[in-house]
Amino acid sequence: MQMIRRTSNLVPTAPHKKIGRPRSEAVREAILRATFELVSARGFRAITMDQIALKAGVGKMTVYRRWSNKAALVMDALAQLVGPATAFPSAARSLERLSKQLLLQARFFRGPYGTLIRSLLAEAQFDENLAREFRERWIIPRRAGVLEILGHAVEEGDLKTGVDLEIATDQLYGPIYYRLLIGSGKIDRTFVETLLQQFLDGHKA
Amino acid sequence: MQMIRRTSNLVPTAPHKKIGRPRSEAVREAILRATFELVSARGFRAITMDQIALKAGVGKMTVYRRWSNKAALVMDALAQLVGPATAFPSAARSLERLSKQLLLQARFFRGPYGTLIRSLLAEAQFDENLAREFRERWIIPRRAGVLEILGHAVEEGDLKTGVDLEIATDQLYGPIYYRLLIGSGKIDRTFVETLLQQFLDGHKA
Amino acid sequence: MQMIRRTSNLVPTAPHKKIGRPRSEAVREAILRATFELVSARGFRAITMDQIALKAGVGKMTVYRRWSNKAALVMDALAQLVGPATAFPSAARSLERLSKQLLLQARFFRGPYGTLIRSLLAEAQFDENLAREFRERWIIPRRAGVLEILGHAVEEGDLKTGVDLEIATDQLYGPIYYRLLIGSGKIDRTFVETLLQQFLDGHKA
Amino acid sequence: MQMIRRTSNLVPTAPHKKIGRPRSEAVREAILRATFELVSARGFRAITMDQIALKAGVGKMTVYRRWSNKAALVMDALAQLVGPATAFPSAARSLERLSKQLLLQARFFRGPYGTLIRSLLAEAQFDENLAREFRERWIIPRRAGVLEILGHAVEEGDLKTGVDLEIATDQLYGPIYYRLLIGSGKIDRTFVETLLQQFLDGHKA
DNA sequence: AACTAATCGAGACGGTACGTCCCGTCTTAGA
DNA sequence: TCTAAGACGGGACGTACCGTCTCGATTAGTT
Repeated sequence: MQMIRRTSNLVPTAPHKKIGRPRSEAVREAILRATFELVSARGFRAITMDQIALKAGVGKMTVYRRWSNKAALVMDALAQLVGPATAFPSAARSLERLSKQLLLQARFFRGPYGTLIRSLLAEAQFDENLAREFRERWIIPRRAGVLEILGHAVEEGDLKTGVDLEIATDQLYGPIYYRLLIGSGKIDRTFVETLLQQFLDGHKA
Repeated sequence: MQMIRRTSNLVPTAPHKKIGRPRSEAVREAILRATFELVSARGFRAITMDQIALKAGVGKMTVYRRWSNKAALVMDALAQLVGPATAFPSAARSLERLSKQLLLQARFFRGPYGTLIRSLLAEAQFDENLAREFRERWIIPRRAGVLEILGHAVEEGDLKTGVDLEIATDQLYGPIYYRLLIGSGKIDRTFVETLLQQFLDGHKA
Repeated sequence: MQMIRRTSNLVPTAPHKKIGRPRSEAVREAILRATFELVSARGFRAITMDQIALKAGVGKMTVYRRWSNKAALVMDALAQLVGPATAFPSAARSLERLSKQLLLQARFFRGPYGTLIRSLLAEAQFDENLAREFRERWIIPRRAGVLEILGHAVEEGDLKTGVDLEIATDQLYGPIYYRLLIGSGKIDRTFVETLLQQFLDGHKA
Repeated sequence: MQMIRRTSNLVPTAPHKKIGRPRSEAVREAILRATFELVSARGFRAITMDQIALKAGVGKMTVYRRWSNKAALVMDALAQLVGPATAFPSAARSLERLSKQLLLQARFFRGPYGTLIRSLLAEAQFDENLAREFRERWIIPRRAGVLEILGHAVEEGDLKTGVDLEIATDQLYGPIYYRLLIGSGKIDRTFVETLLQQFLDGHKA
């Protein structure tokens, strides 16, 4: 299955009449926007492809020409609309960046994006292709950021050496996803700060 | 399905009382067993209620009379067949019990039970009732065990005071569930031991 | 299939305590009465065996012990409760008896009994056993009465000879059943009288 | 199912207009044909909607989109496939046409079409909508033909005046349907001819 | 009066068909 | 030539009712 078929706009040099993105790009965005709004409001299961096509003012074929199924579509909606907003913030010291980043992520999890992420992670349990996509396009980039920060923190002397940084990353992300999926507790500022504090207690240089 | 024959009650001490579970109990178990075998072997999505009913030698209505949907059924299969096997082991010191328990849990996650837990946790993202059931019947009892152990460890002087034990529990379970769902790494003995080690580094008295 | 199992009351000589019919006979009548009331009021299809058993205050097994299915039960309800009421009336001349009998039959067809007869005749199209029962216990006895009357009318000189009396009977009953089933016209006194008149026009001696 | 290919339109006179019924029409016919074959061969009750859909190579929804239940479907199969074949024949005199028509109808009743008509008339006893449909689309058109013939016969002087022609029609059709449903006798040529003869005896001018 | 055997109501059971839903593909008419 | 609209094959769903079977309680007849 070709999971995500990115539109291949082949005529960038001569946009015949309209200026700006070609129509197909506008259609793509309309679909992604409709998807995001419907899914974040009413949930992944409750939304059908027909509803998405209807809301986007598009035929179902037009949707399936671009995404092979609902999960792939929601995956793109997440990556395109939400992804950029979780870019890693900057700060003087690495640990400060880490804190900012976790708090940012937590804020997203509380909002409508949380619904998308939960849906995708859930659906991925039944769909190996989606699981791979989700890992590669969502999980790994964010883990990479944290791993890098942790590495810098070691170099900066804020974190002791000898720590397994992969597992350290699990220790930071794991509890947040756990709460997202299980709902065993809020994902608020206090939680993230305490979590980070208790994490650092054991790893500070 | 082999029914229990009540006619050959050989227990001499209570002759006037029928022994052997009533038929309805045997039916229930047959359904749970069929569910567990099918779902752990081929996955939640791939299995239909008809297949379960067929394998259990039971009409579909008999299944629906007891469970309102597939998720509720699998939830019960987990609680009934798997739950008892993850009872908390005993050991001299609390930290030793904690280690044993996490390793035991990890071993289960690697086996066929992992499939059930992933399926249920995934399905729970779309079904609020199931989510509640899963929390109350699976998550909370196990968290309670860990919380208790951590409390004892503090009393025993193996863990420093002032730690938020709820969040500490998240720090222990979170990364394991995270790997279960995301598949970002194995859930083997090394992982659990390192995880526990890095956790304790920050909390030892 | 043993279609209709008539209860075989084997102790007519010594009803030990209660006077009158034994209980099993009372149960039988309660079931027949419940059947008649429900079916004539709401129709054959709309009524389930559970409803009949409930209304009769009886377990379903008790119904099935006596009748093999709903059609057999309704057949008995017809024969037992309605049959006697359509006995052939007496009159001086045969043609007068014929007229009275047809008018009587028509009156029954208009009432709640009509629903039972329609239901049974309809169900008989799908159930060969019921079809046979219906013919033998309902149709043929009434045809026999008409045939006999027609025979007497010939002897009495009111009907000419050389008429195929079987087909003559079809000519009398056919149009009435036709209207019952098709609803193409009322089955009132005028209809029956005109029908009989136009029939006799061709057959009078 | 062999679909009609619209691409090889070879008719030169109307090149811009697509020829060949649209797919939806072909589907409709495939379903009606499958229905007719199955029901006339094995009976109304024995056939399920799944079997019809399977034989027609069609999803069940496609059947239900066009017909609300099995009875409506069989009704259409009768009207579409069988109806035209019972058109009124021509003859010099009206009474001759009447005879021919009744014999034709009788022949149909003996064949596979008889099963459909019996099934529908039976089912109509439980379904008011079907009853109306059956009357309006099957019964009334054929009655109208007979009524017209009888009227002409009166004009031609072959039938006496003063006869209630509606009831006369009942007298002709009634006995035939009666035998069809009750099976009290064959519906052969002799029966129809005798029936007609005994009918005319009373109504000839 | 106590015991046994039969019978009952209640309703669970295996099974079959129903009619609905949504997926992902295919067709059609019109722009 | 492309698209919206939506029909289509497929397959699972959850429901209804059939006719059978189980169960504990009640009754009937016997000891």
